[in-house]
Amino acid sequence: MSHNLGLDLTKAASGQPNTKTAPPLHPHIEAVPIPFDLIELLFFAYRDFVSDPDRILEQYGFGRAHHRVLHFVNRRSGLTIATLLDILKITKQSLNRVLKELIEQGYIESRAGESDRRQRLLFPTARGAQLANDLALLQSKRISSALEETGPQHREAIEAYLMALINPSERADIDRHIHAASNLTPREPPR
Amino acid sequence: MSHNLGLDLTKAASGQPNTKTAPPLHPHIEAVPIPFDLIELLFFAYRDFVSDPDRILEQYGFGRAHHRVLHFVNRRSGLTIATLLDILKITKQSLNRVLKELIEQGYIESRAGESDRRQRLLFPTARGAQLANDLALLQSKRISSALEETGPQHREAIEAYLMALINPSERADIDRHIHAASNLTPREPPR
DNA sequence: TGAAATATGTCAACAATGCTGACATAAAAA
DNA sequence: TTTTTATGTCAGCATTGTTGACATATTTCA
Repeated sequence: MSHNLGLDLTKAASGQPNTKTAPPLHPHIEAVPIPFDLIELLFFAYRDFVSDPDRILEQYGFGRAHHRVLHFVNRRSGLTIATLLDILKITKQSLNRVLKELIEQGYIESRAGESDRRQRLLFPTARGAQLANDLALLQSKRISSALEETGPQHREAIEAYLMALINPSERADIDRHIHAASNLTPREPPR
Repeated sequence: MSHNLGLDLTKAASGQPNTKTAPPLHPHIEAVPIPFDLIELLFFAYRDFVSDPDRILEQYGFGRAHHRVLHFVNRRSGLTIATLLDILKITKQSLNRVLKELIEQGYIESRAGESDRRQRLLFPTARGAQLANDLALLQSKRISSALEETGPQHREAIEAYLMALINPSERADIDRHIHAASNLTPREPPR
């Protein structure tokens, strides 16, 4: 992967006045075609995607971390702490900080597991489910409208692509939960 | 949008022992079909997508913020501080913290604008372009392989979808830069 | 020309959310 | 009974975002 095209321009880090007035050099050099468009689109899309809930969350004094926790507790009602940690890929200390607030403020309820009473099973309260749904609805609007714009027939391809971006070792779990209708009713019958 | 299905279960925030042993309630209630799969896939995909560069960056003592700055300086070589702020949507103080380090350590060079000397035009150094490219190559691998897996014929739809997720007011700018071959050569001729 | 606006730099303090390390408790498993 | 497991918690620290205030150089406008 030779770069610099034969030019040795490694005069960087001069520690000197970095505000001269002269033409630049050093464009980026590609040996292999890089899909910059897809890289950047994902960045921008995600940036705007999370910006919607942010506005609502601040009215509650919550941040993105609270949102993620509440979302997955709502979606995978009854999940354990360990499972949640695995989904979020953060430490239990980080999780606990926000989870504690969500519990204290009545958005999430924690109960000892029935088979294994060491476990804590997490459930959204009515209020928690309400907020989680409001937030999801907001994101839903952006996504649904994007899907309409793109052509709903491409939904499968889009899902396949996003899934293929995920680490292979995680795909099975995620796939199972995404396509599990059981998500819709934690332990009680539908209605 | 009535929820709670007629049940009034707003007994939350009891401030009491939150670790009883009883069955849960409060599943999430949907009035409108919400594309949970697409919501969560985007979360997981982005999570793994940014995890690759992270590993390399820490060897340099850099974080994600440095990555973003370096990436866009490399891609839009010669851009101004104001433009960069607009892309990243952060404050100039936040930007300055990481930009300063990148300049001091010789990854980015700053030069006064020729027409407007108040401006600072940012350029990658050879070393900066090198690192930016290494990181992009890493992300490229994940993306290209995902695209292969999905079927490259769906690339347009995927790009359209991601673009449609972006705030309408930003799309034109982004589109212009993504499809601008000028990105490949900041001010000097190609070779 | 002199005042006002603009582009940037910088200091200080603070908030959110990651992290590591250490240690405690209750319950299950060996 | 000892050990392991699942969780909780304290303390401290790093990164990266924020606001507010103020300084400097340069351009623009009246």
